[in-house]
Amino acid sequence: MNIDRRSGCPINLSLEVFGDRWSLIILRDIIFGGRRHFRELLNGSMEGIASNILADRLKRLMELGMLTKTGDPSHKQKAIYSLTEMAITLVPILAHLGAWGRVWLPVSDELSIRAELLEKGGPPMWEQFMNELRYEHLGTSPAPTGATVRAILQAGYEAAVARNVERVGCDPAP
Amino acid sequence: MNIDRRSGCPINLSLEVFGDRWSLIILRDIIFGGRRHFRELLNGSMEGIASNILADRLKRLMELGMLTKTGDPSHKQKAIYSLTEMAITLVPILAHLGAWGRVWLPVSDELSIRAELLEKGGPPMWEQFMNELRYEHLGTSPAPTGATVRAILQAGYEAAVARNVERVGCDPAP
DNA sequence: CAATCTGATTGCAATTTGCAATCAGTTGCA
DNA sequence: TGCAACTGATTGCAAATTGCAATCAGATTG
Repeated sequence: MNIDRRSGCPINLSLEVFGDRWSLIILRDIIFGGRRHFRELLNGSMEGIASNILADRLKRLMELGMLTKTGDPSHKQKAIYSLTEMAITLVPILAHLGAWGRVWLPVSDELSIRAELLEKGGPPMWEQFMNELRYEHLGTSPAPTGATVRAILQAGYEAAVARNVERVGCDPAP
Repeated sequence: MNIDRRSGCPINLSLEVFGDRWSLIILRDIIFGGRRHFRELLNGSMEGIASNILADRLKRLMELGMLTKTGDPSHKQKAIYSLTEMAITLVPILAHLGAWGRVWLPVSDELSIRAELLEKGGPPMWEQFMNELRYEHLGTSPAPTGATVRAILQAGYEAAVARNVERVGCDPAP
C-alpha cells in the first residue's frame, strides 16, 4: 500500500487513495456507521477486517489527509478517529456507488436499504448529511436540528431487519 | 482477484468489482480513451499495465458482466472488447471521482481537463456520453449527431497539451 | 490484584503482483 | 514465397502484499 503516483490522472490518483479492498470499507463504517474507535471498526464491520490491516489503513488514511486522530478525554488510551473535509466530500461518491451496486450486484435487502434512502433523498440529503458529519467530526457547522440523516438511515435499516425477522420467523443473531 | 462475497452491502460489492489498482483504469481507457483492442490498452494507458495483469483483468471484467469480447472481422486474430450497460452506467461515478480527485489530489493539468469538462457539463453531458457509448458498444441508441462528447473531451485535452508545450517551450514526446 | 479492555505490533504462510521472456497464429510487404 | 512485424495472450519467477493468529504494554474496572 505505498503511494505510487503512477500518473496525474484524477481517476488514477483517486484509485491510489482508495483502490484497495479495505480503505473505503473503513470510511463507510465511520461515515454511515458512526464508528470512531479502533475496536468499533474492528468488530463492527461485517466484512471482518484483521487488526493489522485496520491499523495499517488507518495510518495510511491519516497520511493521506482523510482522517485525523485525537485522544479520548474519558479514556487515556482510547483514540478517536475523525473525518476530514476531504473524506466528508466522498459522501456523493459513496451514494452513487451504493446506487450502482443496488442495480447491478446481488445486494442484500437489509444492507441496501440505506443506499436506497440515500439515493431517494438525492443531493439535498447528501448535503445535509455532510453538514451533520462536519458538526460531528470537525466541530464546524451548526448542530443539526430535527431528525438527522443518520437517524433516518438507521431507522430504515432497523425496519428492514424487523421485516426480515417477521418473514423468516426467527430472531436475529445478538 | 477472486470474488469473495464478503457481505451484501452495496458499497462492499461495488468494491469487490473494481476495488483494485487496475480494473477501473482499464474501464477508464475504454470509456474515455476509446480503446477496444488488447494492444491499445496495453500501450495506451500511461500507467503502464503489464500484459498478464491486463489479460487477467479483462477476463475478470468479462466474468463480472462488465465487458464482452467479439472477433474483429478485419483481422481474424483481433479481439474487440465492448462495454456492457453495467459498465456504461459507471460514467457518473467516474465523473464524480474525477471531480473529487481534481479538488483533493495533485492532478496534472493536461489529464484533469477532461474531468473538468465532464464536471462542468453535468448530468446532461453524462447522459449524452452514455448514449454515445451505447451506440458504439451496444449498437443500440441512435447514432450521435453533431459534436460528440468524446470529441469535446479530446479537443480539450489537446488544447491543454498545446498550452503546456507553449509554456514549457519544447515539443512533447512523440 | 486480577481480569478485561485499549490500540496496536509481530511472525509467518499464502496469495498477488508485475517484469521478462515466450508463444502460436495473422498480416503486410518485398 | 519468405520473413519481419503484429496479434492476443501465457508462463516462470522473484518481490511485494495480504491477512490470520498470537501477542504486546498500558489503562481501566471490579
